[in-house]
Amino acid sequence: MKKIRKTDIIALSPYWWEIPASFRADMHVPAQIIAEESLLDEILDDRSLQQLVNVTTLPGILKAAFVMPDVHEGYGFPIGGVAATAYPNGAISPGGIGYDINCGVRLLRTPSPVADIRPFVPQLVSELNRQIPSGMGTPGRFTLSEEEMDEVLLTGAEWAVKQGYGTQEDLEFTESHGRLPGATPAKVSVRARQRGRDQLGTLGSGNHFVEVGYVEEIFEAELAAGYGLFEGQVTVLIHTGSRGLGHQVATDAIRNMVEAMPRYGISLPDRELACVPFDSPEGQEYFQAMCAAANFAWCNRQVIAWEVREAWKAVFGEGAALPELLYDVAHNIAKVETHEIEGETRKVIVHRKGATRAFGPGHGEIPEAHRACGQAVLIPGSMGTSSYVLAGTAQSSGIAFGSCCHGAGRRLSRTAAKKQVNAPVLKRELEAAGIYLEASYRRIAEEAPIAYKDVDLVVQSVTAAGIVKPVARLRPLAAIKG
DNA sequence: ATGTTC
Repeated sequence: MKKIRKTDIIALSPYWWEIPASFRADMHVPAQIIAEESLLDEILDDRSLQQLVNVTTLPGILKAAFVMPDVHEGYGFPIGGVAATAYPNGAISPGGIGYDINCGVRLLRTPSPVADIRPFVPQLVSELNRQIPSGMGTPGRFTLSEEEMDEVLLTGAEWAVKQGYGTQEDLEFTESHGRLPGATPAKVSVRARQRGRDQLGTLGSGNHFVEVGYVEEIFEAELAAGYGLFEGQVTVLIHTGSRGLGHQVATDAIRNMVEAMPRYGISLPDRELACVPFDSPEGQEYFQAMCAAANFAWCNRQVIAWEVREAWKAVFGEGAALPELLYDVAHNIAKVETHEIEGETRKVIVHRKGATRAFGPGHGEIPEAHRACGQAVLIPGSMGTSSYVLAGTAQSSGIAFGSCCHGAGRRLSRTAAKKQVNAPVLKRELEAAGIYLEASYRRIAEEAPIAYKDVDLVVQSVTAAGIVKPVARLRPLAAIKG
């Protein structure tokens, strides 16, 4: 496969780059990169742009294949990638969504200033750890019956609210109200359902976490006020997805599509890009199962938000003011959306893998209370570094189908990070800086700040590209990890 | 990411 060099890339702006469709004969559209130049140089070192060029060969791909500044290698598609295909018969590819279907981020805001909470941080961490099951194979607080699982897969976060694990307001401030209408529970395999039956309300492992932090700096006062944020305010960030259930849905679909692809005459440069036409039986089977797995993930984050509130009550008393939901946004998902392409309004299938939605002001899918601001975009930093709240702009739809980056983005493999990091020392350093961690030394090494790109530079890139406006920066106080 | 090689 042809290696990509800097000289193959055209600068469209200081933060926007293109590999033209003429680069390789099988490209249907150009490949574009949103990144500040030093990040682009880092990106050139791994296979992520090779993978991006491969994505441009998908049947029915429109406009361009995109990556965000936090891009790194993934399964088939790069993580940090966005691709839209023509509705209804363009490709749907599980590799463009990822194994952790509807991995995403939920931000809660408290009414409390940091000075009121700081003395209670150690107690809060241990209570969060008690309430929120984490790690591989750790079961949650309930085992779903077949009927309950059907309802969770069909109704998502609504199920949790109906059971008392949240409020109507929580649904209002969740992307798609925590329920994708395309879900068909019967399309989720027996094995996937078995893996998920005791996983609701669990965090998982890897880079998944619950973090307590506070608003360190406000960038746009009006937008911050629109989201109910103020300087010094304590926040809680939840990052997790659909656990073993979503992983099994992806595994089932990839196996099925590898087998079905030749029947549709599709051949691609990488078998990890396995895809079928969206409107084919195999495409619909996957899409309906993916929507159901996405609903499971929204229900999971809803139950975890309830667990956070339980921890809050245990520490601050039954009558304490509880964290409220600011927003919940997916960053591993495919959705049917309407976008303007070359002056034409078209329905498209948008794949976002390690990329969040970032719709601009006035869009009907943004909660009414936020509509004038644009959609809240949540960017978790790496462990011990800042996270950001951003707002989608009016231009975002015209760039990468209304999408933005999803985090700092890994720059070292887990193995490389473990070799370079002394976890006990790092833990002490973070504690000295006022950041408490409840995680194994192994996890601390794998998720060390050095293993990630500079989140400030990543956020600067998407801001300068005009996709988002900066709203606030959050500083961590404590995190629990699986 | 993941019953971390069904």
